[in-house]
Amino acid sequence: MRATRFFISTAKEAPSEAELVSHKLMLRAGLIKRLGSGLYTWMPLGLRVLRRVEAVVREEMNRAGAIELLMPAVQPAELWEETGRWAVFGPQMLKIKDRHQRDFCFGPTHEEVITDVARREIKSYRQLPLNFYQIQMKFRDEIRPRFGVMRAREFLMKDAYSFHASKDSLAETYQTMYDAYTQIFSRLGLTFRAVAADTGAIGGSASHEFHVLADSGEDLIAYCPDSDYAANVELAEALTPTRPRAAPKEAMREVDTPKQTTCEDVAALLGIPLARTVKLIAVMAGDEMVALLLRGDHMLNEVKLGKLPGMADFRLATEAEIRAVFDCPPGFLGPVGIDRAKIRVIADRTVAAMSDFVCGANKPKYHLAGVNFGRDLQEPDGVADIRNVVSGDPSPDGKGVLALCRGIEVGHVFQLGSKYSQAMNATYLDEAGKAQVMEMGCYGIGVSRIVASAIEQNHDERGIIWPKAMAPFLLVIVAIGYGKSEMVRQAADTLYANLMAAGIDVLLDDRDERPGVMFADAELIGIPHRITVGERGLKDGVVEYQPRQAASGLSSEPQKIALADATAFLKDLMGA
RNA sequence: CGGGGUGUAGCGCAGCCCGGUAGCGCGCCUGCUUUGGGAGCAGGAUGUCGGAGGUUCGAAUCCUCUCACCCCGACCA
Repeated sequence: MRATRFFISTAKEAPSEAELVSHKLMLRAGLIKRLGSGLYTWMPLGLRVLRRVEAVVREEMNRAGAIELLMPAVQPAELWEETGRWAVFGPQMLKIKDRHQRDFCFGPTHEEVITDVARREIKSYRQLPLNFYQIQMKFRDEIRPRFGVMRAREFLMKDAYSFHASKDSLAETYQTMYDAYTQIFSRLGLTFRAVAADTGAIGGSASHEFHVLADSGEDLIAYCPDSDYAANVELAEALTPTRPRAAPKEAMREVDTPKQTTCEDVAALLGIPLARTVKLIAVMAGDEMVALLLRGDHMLNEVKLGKLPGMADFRLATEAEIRAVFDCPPGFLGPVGIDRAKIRVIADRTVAAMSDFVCGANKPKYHLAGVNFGRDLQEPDGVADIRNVVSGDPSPDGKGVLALCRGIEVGHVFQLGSKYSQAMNATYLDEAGKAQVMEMGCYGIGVSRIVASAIEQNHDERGIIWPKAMAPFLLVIVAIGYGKSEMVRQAADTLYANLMAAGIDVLLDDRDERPGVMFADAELIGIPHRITVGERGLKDGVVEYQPRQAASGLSSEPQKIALADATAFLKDLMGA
C-alpha cells in the first residue's frame, strides 16, 4: 500500500476524553474515531488491525472444527421471552420496535437465536456434536461505556455455540475450545492467563475466562506463581485457616470509641493490626436480617455470599433497617448480645478461627475488645467462605500462596448444560428414538477488545508496538524525498514491488513529508519493521533497517543493508 | 442511578470570577525557502462560544432549564 493512496490521520494530541493509554494511542494513530458514547468508527488503519485479529480467530476456530455462520443482529422479542431473558437482560439490551410496533432488540448475544437454529435443524444424535460460530457486532447498553473500544456499546465479538448428546461430548468440545483459545491468544502475541471463573447469570457448570494481563484491567485475578492455579477473585476460594482457634487469653472489655466508626479507625486508636478486628455487615435475605462477620481487613465477596442457601437475593440492609433491628447506628455494630432469634450470624471462615478480637459493642461510641466465641457470644449460626482472597492467602490447590493481578477479559468459555435447550425445547432423538434435550456450550472472544488490550501490553512513549500477527502493515518503507529524488524513488519503488511480490504487507511512505514526520508516524502507528531509503544512504549503496522495538531507546543505530541485498534480507526476516 | 467536572475553530486550550461583541498553539490553505527525527518566513481561511429561555443598552461571561461528553462511585456501616 502506498501512503498517498491510503488514509492516515495521525495527531500529536489525543482528545481530552481519553484516559487509558490504549484509548489515547488508538485515537492519536487514527485507528478509531468516536461517534458517540461507546460508539466508534474503525478507520482504514484500525480496520486492518481488526481484520488481522479476526483472521487468526477464524483460522483457529476452523481448525478446531467450528463452523462459521452469520446470525441477524436484530432479534425478535418472542425468542427472548422463551428463555425469560427479555426481562433479565433489561436495560442492558437495546430494544427497538418495527413499523408494526413489534418488539426487537439489537443482539447483545446469540444463545436464543442459535438454539432456535439448532432445534429446527438438529433432529438426530447422528448430527451431534456441532459447533457453530460467527464474528459479528454486538450491542450492549453499558451503564458506563469507557476506555474507547475496551468497553464500548457496540463491539465485535466472536461467539461460538456447541450442541451435544452428552455431557462428556460437551466436556470434550469445551477442552478443544480452551486449547483453541490458548492457541489464538498465543499467536496474537499476548501475555494472558486462563482463569477459573464464576458462571454468573448465564448459568452452567464449568467456565474459564481468558485474561490479558494489564494493570489497567478491570478484573482482579488471583493466581499462584508456583502452580497453574488462577481464578477470578469472585470465585477464588479462601481456605479455612489451618491453625485452629486459639484459646481466649483476654477478658472482654468495652473500649471508648467516640468517633471511631470503622475498623481502620478503631485499630489505629488501639494500636493493633486491622487483622485483629471484626466487622459486621448487615444484609437482608428476604425479610430476614443476617449479620455477616468479616475480618477488618477483608472484603465481602457478594458472588460467594449469593450462592449460600437463602441468600440468592440478598441486599445490604439500609440504615433504617439496621437501627430498627440492632437499636444502634451503623459504625458500632457487633455480634455480642444481639437477639439471635431475630438475627442470623454467618461468620467468614477466617473470623470463625479468631479469638480475642475487637468488634462493635452495639452501643453508640463503644467497641469491645478481647471478644471470644463460645465464651462471650454463642458460636455463629453458619461458617462460610464469604470474602475475597487477598495476596498471601494459601492457594486452594495447596501448592503455595496466592498473588493478585489485574486482567482484561478477552475470552470466556462456558459449559452451559441444558439451560437454553431446555427452555426452548431443543431436542434430538437418541438411539432409542427418544427425545432428549441437547447439552450446550458457548465460547466468546472480544475481538475489538483484543486490539485495545494488545496496545495496553505493547506500547512505549512513541506509540504502539504491534505484535506481528496484528500489525496493520508488517513493514514500512520510509522514502525520504520520494517526490524530489529520482534515485530514492527508483530504489523505493523497486524494493516495494519486490516485497509486494513476495506477499509481504508493506506500506510505502511516499508522502511529501519531512523525515521526522514520517518516522514519528511509523512509530506511532507501530509498524514492526522499518526500512529507510534516502539519498544519504543510497550514495553508499545502502538502506537502513530498524525494528520498531529498537526505536524506544535512542541508543540503537539502524542496521545498514546493501540495497542489492535488501529484498532478500527482508524476505528472510519476514519469513516470506 | 448518585456525586464531580467539562462543553469556545478539525485537535489541545486561554478568555468567564470583575458583562463591552473572541484569542493562543498545533493542524489546514497560498507563496518562497528548506529537506535524515514532528521545518522557517510571509500571507490566509475557519467559530450558531453545546442548545433554549431570561436579566441587561449590551451576554462566551450573570440566572434558569436542557442536551452532550468525561471522571469517580454504585461492597464493609
